[in-house]
Amino acid sequence: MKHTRIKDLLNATTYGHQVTVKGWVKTFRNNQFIAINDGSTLGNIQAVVDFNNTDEALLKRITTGAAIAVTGALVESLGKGQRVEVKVDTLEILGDSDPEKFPLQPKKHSLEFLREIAHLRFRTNTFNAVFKVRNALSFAVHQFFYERGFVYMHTPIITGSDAEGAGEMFKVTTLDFDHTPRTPDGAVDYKEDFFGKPTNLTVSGQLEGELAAMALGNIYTFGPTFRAENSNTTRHLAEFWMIEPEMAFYELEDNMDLAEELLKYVIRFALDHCPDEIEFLKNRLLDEEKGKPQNERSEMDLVAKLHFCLDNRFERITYTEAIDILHRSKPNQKKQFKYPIEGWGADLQSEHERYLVEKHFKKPVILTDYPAEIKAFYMRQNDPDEQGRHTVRAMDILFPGIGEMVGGSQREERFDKLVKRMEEMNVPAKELDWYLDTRRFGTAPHAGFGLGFERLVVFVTGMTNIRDVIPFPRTPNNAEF
RNA sequence: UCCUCAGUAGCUCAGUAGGUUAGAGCAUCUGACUGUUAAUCAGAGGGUCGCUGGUUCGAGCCCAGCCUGAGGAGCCA
Repeated sequence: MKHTRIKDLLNATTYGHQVTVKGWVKTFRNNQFIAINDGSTLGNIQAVVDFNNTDEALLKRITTGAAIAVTGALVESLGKGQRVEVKVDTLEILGDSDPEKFPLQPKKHSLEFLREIAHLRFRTNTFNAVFKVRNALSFAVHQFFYERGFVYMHTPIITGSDAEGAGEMFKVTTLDFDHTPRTPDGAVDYKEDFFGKPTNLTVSGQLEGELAAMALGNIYTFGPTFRAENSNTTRHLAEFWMIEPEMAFYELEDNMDLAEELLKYVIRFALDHCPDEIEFLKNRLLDEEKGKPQNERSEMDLVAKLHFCLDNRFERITYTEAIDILHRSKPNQKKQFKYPIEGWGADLQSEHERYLVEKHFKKPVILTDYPAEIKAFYMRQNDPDEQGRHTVRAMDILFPGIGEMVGGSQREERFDKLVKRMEEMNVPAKELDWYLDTRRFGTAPHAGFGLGFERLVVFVTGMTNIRDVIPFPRTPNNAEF
C-alpha cells in the first residue's frame, strides 16, 4: 500500500479509511502508543497497537529511532493531546534501532552534543525546523531574483586567481606532496600541476559576477564559498554559502534598496511558509533563555523580532556619522569600550557595531562610505571631503546579534582610478587583466553585494551558532562527515 | 591565532576541607500496570573522573604540559 505523509494525515478531515504510515519511532509509550515522525512535519502521528494481540518479540523491536511501517484505520483519537491516530492492523519493522546504542533520547539534548552526531541530528525537532527554514529561505532567494529578471550565474568554484583579496584561500592541487616537482631554482613547479598553475577554492564570485553583469545586466550567484581563515566564532565557517548579486547601472542607493528588499522578501517568505517551524524555534529560544538572567534575555521573541525587522526601514548612515554617534555615546564617554573611539579612520570593532545596532538604533543599520584605507580596491572612490578624507562607496548591513550580514559597494568603474588603487594596495593588475577589460570596453556604473546565507539563517531561526544552521559545518580542525 | 571558562555513567549535571566502596535525574535492562502525552511504579546494570607527567602516606579535587568543547576578540559573509 502506498504510504501517506504524516503532514497530510494530521490535516485529514475524513476518518475511517485505511492508511499506511512510514517513519521513525520517536517514543513508544505504555506498550501501545507509538509516536511516529517521517520528517514531513514537526508533528508526530500516534499509532495505537493492540499489544494483547501482537507478538511480544515484535513489540520489543519498537524502539526509539527504528524505522517502521504501520497500516490501519485513521480514526479520531480517543485520548486527548492529538486529533487523529492510526489504529494499527499490521506493523512492520523496516529498520531496527538498538536502544542501547541509539544516542537520541526523547528529551532535550545540548546543541554541542548534537553537533557531534550531526548525521543524526536531522531527526530532532530543532534541526527539522532549522533545515526547513533554510530550504524556504534558499527557495525565496531564487524566487526573488527570478521575479526581477536576474540571471542566476554559476561562477567557478576552482579559481585561478589568488588576487581576490577576500581572505586566505584553500589550495587546489593534484601534486604529490611527498614528491613535488621543482623548478631549477627550487620552487614548486606548478606547470606540472593539474591546471598548469596554482589554483584555489573561490573566496568570492564577485569579480566573475561583474563580468556577467556587464553584459546581462542583473545577475546573482548563490553557491559555496571557502575561506581558510583560522576563525573560531559563532558566525564564521570555512565553507559557507553566499549570495552575490551584481547589477549594471546601479549606484549605491539602488544597491542598498535591493539588499533591503531582498532581506525583507525572504524573511517574509519564511514567516509565510514555515509558520509552524518558526513558532517552534521561537518557543525553543524562550525555553533556552529561561535559564538566563533577565538582562541577558532578548527583548523580543523570535516572531516579534522578525516582524519588527520587516516593519522598519533599515537605518542608513555614513561611517562618518557613525563615528560621531559612537564618539558621543555613553559607553565611549564612560570608557566602557575596549577600543575607545578616538577619531576618524579606524575600523569599527564588534562592540561598536553592536552598540549602533542593538542599543542606539535597535534595528538593522546600513553603514556607508567607509574610509578607503580599510576597504577593498574595487570600491568606487568618493571625491575627498572638505577635510581631504578619502572614502569609498561601500555599504555594510549590520544585524542585531549577527553583525555584518551583507557587505557590498558600488564598484569603481573608472579605469585609471581603479588601476591606481590596485597599485596602492599591491593588487597585481596583470593577473586581473581580464577584470580590467570590463573597464576598457564599455565601462559603466555598477554595484553589488555579498550576503552570507548562513548568517541569514541564523537570524531567521534564532539559532546562536552558525554551525547549527548548516548540515555539516566545516571549521578549523573539523571536517567530520 | 589570542583571552576566559569547562571536560565526572549513553545524555544533563552534583561531588564539601585532598581521605574508605565516586552520586542524582533522564536513558538502558528486568518486572508490574495498561488511553499514554518526555507515561507511571519497583528493582538492576552501567565510570580509564579528557590525556600525560608531577606534588602527596593518599588526587575527581592541587601543579605543569597537551587534547577537546563553549563563549568572547581578530579576520569577514
